Amino acid sequence: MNITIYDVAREANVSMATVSRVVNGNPNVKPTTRKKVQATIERLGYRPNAVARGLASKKTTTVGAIIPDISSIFFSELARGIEDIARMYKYNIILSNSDQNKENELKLINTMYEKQVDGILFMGGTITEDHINQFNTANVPVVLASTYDDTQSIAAVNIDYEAAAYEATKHLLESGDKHPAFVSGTLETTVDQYKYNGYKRALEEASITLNEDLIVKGDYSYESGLDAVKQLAELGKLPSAIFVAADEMALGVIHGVQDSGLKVPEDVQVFGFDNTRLATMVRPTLSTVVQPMYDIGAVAMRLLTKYMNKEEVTEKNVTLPHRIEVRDSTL
Amino acid sequence: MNITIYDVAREANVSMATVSRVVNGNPNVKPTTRKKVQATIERLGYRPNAVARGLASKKTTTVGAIIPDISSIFFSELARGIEDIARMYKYNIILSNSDQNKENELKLINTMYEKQVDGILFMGGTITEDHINQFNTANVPVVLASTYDDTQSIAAVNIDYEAAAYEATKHLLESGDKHPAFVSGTLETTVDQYKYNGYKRALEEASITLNEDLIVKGDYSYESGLDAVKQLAELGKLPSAIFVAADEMALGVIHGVQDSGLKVPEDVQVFGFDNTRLATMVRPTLSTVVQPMYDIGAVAMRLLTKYMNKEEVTEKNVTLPHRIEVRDSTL
DNA sequence: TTGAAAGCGCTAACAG
DNA sequence: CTGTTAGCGCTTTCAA
Repeated sequence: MNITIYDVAREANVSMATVSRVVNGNPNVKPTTRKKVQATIERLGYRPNAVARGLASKKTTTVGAIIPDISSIFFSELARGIEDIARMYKYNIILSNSDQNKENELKLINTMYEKQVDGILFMGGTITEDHINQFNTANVPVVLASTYDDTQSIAAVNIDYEAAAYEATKHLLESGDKHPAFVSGTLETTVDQYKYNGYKRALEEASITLNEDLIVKGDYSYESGLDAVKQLAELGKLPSAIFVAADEMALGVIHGVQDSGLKVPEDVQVFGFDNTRLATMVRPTLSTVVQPMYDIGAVAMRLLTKYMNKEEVTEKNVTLPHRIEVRDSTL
Repeated sequence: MNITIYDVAREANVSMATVSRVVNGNPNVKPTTRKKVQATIERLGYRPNAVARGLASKKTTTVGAIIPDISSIFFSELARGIEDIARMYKYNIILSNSDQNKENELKLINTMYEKQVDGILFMGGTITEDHINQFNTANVPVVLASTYDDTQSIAAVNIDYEAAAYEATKHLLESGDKHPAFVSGTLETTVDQYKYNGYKRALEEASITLNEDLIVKGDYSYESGLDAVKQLAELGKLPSAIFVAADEMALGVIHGVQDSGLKVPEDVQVFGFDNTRLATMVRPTLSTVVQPMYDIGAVAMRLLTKYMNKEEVTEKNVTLPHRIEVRDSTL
């Protein structure tokens, strides 16, 4: 049997209410009694039961984090930002992988609600009406991280993916390239679409007619970067510049190019996206879009705490700054 | 106000107990009543409150995972294994980063216990007596993953790090190398010590006198791999083979060697450890020790479920198989 | 500054 | 097969 608040109360000759007060730092306790209670808490090794507390107070100090894949170098960095800030505000994280599968996502949201989380941090591909409906089945704040809700009804923290992709493409264009290729993600997510739009805008602005052959779909993996190069090679000759929607995939592209006997950046320039740690773990080092993953997680969590505390939120949609980092994979 | 089991009972003209039974799949319910109850659950959108359930049943179906750093490519893979199996057994994971800081670890164990987790999955550097004492403040099963407890009192899932390091070193020796260097971790953790011991044993067995200058401490980061090469270069000439205690650090070593104008493996062979995805994301691809991170997490979680269900456990200390994967960074 | 008492929503005997 | 009834350990009025 565990020590309960009742045991402490009895041993300290006070009421449960008083023990509760000292445990929760309520100032309305005479210093003497506080001392006395603290001493017997210490002596008995009393540890408050958070579940009981949660039931009584309707607050669990736990937030749910739904993430596509924690083993991804991108999302694990985001998760770290989330957890650090959560800790700072005394929240714990229930972490679940969704694999960006809608059914999983919906189920996970439900599970989180059953567990009575005080808030949800959601990362995913696409926010559908079903998602929104599911979110609305409970009165719990939700913040999206690196994820868009087209209806703008849910708070979110992102960078401007369209602008970032535009700038990356433009950088390639300014180096004199005629028509950079684009290795995209699956294009099924909103973020993918934005990146694609940015790429297109840069080409349009330079009066370049889009060549669909130069757009290859990948799945963000290293392998798919390798594959993308093969696919582009089938056009007869590799394009002299390739913009890749994620760093890991970009490493695949770099190695694919090198494996085919060509040089980066002399023969083929490669531009990445995210600035994960991988970007400096390759030769030549990868020019890329700097996306502050950790900060996105941290800011999203901070925003969520504001909602959970019912603080006033001035900015529901936060756009964090990004920038271009030029390294050795481009001219 | 939320729908409670009481509301469902009233609307369905049954008792709370019956509703509880159908929610929990208890077979002692007449099919007709079950249907009726299920219908009104559906109609009212009733969602069981896991916190109340946890208080009443003393089971939360939640396990705590204490991990050094979720943003590490190694641990995030482990975490994925943990979560997948947890999901399979209907458990949720509370995930916290410890940064391998003892004080954090002890505090986190306490927090997990406050939250009434049904079990703990612990990953860390060193298990001290304080850890064991802390674990013993609650009657909750604990399993270590990729972490050793020298007293063998806690269940654990590992590979044989000593043997793995021995084999890796031996492989280098058999390629004709006189005295491979060793880039270790901080040597403060038990796993580090085992790797070191394996390295030493291979040298001893080959009657090679250990040269302390050829042992460089790193911190498992890419940067520290780069640094290690610099440090070794100060000896006048780089050794012709380097065994590195982790893949990410090994990439640093490879690039350090290449940046200095030498070739891998012709001038310097490099051997890694872990077989993270990074091993194939470098040129030349990295020869390394295959450690099944995902499986370690998965098996550890599975083991924990056995303890939580009070199933009989035959093997308290699980050693998963490892192997050597020879790629292009060695001759 | 303190205590009494009523729940929070559910499970788990126990009785029928 | 179903209902009654205690709690689970804590917070939170409300009174004193």
